[in-house]
Amino acid sequence: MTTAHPRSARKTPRRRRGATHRPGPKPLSKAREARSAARREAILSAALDEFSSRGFEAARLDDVAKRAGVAKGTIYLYFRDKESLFQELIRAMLTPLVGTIEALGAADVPINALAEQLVELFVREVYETRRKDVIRLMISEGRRFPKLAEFYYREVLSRIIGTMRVILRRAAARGEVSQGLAEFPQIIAAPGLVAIIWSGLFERFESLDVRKMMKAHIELLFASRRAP
Amino acid sequence: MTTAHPRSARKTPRRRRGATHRPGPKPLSKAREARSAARREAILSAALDEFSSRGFEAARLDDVAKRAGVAKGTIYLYFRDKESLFQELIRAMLTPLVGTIEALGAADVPINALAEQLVELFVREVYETRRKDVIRLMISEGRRFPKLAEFYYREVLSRIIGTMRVILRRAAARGEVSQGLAEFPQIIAAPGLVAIIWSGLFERFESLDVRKMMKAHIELLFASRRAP
DNA sequence: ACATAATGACTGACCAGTCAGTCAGTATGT
DNA sequence: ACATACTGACTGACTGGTCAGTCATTATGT
Repeated sequence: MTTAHPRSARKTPRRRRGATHRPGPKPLSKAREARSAARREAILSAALDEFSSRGFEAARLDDVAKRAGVAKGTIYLYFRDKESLFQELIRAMLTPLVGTIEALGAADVPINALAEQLVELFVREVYETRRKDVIRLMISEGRRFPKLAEFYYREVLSRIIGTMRVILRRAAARGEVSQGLAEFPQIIAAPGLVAIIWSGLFERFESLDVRKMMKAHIELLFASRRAP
Repeated sequence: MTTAHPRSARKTPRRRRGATHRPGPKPLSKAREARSAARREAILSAALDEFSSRGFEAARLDDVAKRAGVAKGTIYLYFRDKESLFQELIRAMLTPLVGTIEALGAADVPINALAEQLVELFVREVYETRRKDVIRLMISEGRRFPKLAEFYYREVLSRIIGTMRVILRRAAARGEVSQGLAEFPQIIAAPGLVAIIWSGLFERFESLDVRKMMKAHIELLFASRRAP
């Protein structure tokens, strides 16, 4: 019989500190906690670099440790195992996006201005940051982490899509966009995703101006309602 | 443990392949060649399954062999190594697409009919076949195989994009679509790609009707020129 | 002094790739 | 027709290197 996971002889679940509650009468010193948080960050950052360039399976925890300026064992003080490190990484980077997007939907501005903001937000907060790599990782490896895919769908995607639907329906009611769009909000995001994939695979052969492409796309989509 | 001599202990009598009766009076080398080709196919097919479900690194050649009904050593008679197997797989599956797409560009039909054909082609020849998995693999793993990415760009993508540009410019000259589209043919394909990614990650939470989405998208794009 | 954090050498699973051995099918000799 | 030798496609046990995860030991902070 084969083992469930290759290369993992995990038996004893390890208790982590950090995220778990700290109710006791033992207040850790501020400096200590700050240092601890900094280490955690360093490990996550190093992990992102390694996972991004080699992929989840091929990335070596030894390298993550070296890059983070930490011994390998230290990683296990902060994360249960390799998989857990990977999942935490993606969670930590993508969770903040939701609030930002939802905030956009709250304001009731004309669709043109909103679209402009959306493109800016994507380029500035995703495409030009390491979040681009996180999304690439999600795309590449997500399939092998069903729990992560579920988290991402539930906590991030479905909420963004929901927000988009609200926005698009409102705009459709005003005649600013066609009804069809509200049914497939994915269409709005599609060029952004394509740009992320393109940049990873083909940038060196032919570069792609994301901002320009997204603007062109949105203009095409909205043009359908400009001549009532 | 029966290890009398190193590398010798043969125990199980070999069972030859099942249905290999030579019915005809022609035991020509034709049969051999056909058998050889069939084996190659079996290995490629098994490899696609394994690579698709576990990813390149995690896929075991032992499993590929088992699935193909072949011993591991046999794989090495047909392919140099694991990486080579992977690359051949992608090449073999995607190369035929180019001709089909280029043929579409040759005929000078109205853009509406052409768009319809394009969607049908994508759904029938990619989305509903194993080519979908191959493209998913290309997206997921391509970054770690620069040679493969280059091949794909040079032999597949750039030609498809070139064809699309010709088509779109022609349509733009007739006023059927806006100029902007010809600059970013990627936009046309974007929903298709998104659908492939979506199906792998989130299908189980929310299904997505590719055909409908692509048609909606194209309709939105073309609508911009319907009211001058 | 004590608790907690950090270290890194070590272990055992794991797997790509190898190669000595096997045998169905073919060719040659009588 | 029959026997004997030859061929090479195929096999799978084995090796060597890799790496996730462990834990006895050492360092650091209060």
